[in-house]
Amino acid sequence: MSQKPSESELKVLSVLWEHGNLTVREVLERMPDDRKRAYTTILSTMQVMEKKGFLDHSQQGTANVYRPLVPRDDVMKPMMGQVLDTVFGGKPSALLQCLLNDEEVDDAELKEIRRLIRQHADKNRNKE
Amino acid sequence: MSQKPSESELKVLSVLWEHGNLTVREVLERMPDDRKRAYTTILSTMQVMEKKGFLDHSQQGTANVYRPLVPRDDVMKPMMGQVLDTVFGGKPSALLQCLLNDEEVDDAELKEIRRLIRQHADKNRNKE
DNA sequence: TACTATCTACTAGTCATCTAGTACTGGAGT
DNA sequence: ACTCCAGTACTAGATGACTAGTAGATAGTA
Repeated sequence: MSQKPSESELKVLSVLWEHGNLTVREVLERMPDDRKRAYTTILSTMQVMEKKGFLDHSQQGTANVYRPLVPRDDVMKPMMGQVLDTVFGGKPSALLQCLLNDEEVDDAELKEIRRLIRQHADKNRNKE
Repeated sequence: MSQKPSESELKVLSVLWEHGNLTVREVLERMPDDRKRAYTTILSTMQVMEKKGFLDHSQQGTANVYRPLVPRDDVMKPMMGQVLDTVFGGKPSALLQCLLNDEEVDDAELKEIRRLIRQHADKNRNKE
C-alpha cells in the first residue's frame, strides 16, 4: 500500500521513470524545475522515499544507484482519478479541454488520442 | 498573482465551483471525501483562502456566504500543465491513457472528447 | 602515506498545512 | 431581559515537507 508521493517526491520519481536508474547526483541534475538545490536536499528526499517504499538502491561502483519501485501508472492513476472526480465531475472531456486550450498539441498527438478513443469505444461495444 | 491552492483548499474550491456561493456549513456538508471534520476546520481553511485571494464573502442574513474569486480553469490549467510536463513528457495522450484505462467512460463522454479533438485539429490546420 | 574529492548518514531548522478548541457575537424565542 | 443556538474570530498544536549543514567513510592520486 504505497501512499501518495509529495510534490518533490513526484519530481524525483518522474526523473527516474524517464531516465531509468540513476544516482543522487544524476537526479539532482535532471530535476524538472530550475530551482537550485543542495545535493543533500535530494539525497534526504530520496532516503525518505526509500523508507516509504517508493525507491530501492544498490551499490554500483562508488555510488548508490536508485531505482523506482512503483510504476508510473500505479502512482498516477489514483492521483488523476481523484482530480478527475473532485474537480472535473468525473468527466475526462472536461479535463482534456483544460489541457487542450492551453497547450500546443501536434498532429501526431491528436492521432494518438484518436487511437485511444477508438480503442475505448471498441471496449464499450464489446461489453454490451 | 494567485498561488496554487493546497489539497483541501482545492476541495473547497471544487465545492464552490460546482454549487455556487455557499456558507461554511454548506461547504462542510459537501466536502468531496468522507472524512469527518469540525465546522471550525473548514472555517479556518476558508479564512486562510480569503487572505490568499481565493475567496470573498458577504453577509447574507445571519451567516457569511463565500464565493470563489478564481475561475476553475485559471487554477487548473497551470496545475495540469505542470503534471503534463513533468510526469507525462508533455504528451496529453499519455495522460489521457492513464485516465481511460481506469475509469468507466460512457459513449457521450467519448463523443465529447472526439468533438474536442476535431476542434483542435481544425485549429492546427488554420495555423499552417 | 597523506591529500582531495565524492558520497552517505545523521541531524536539525523552517515553513505550510490541517486540524480543532475556546471565547465572543448576534439573532430567535420565551 | 434571559437563554439558547448558529456563526465567527482568534489561537494553537501536530504533522509532514523541504531544505541543508556537519561529520564520517571510501576511493583515487601525488
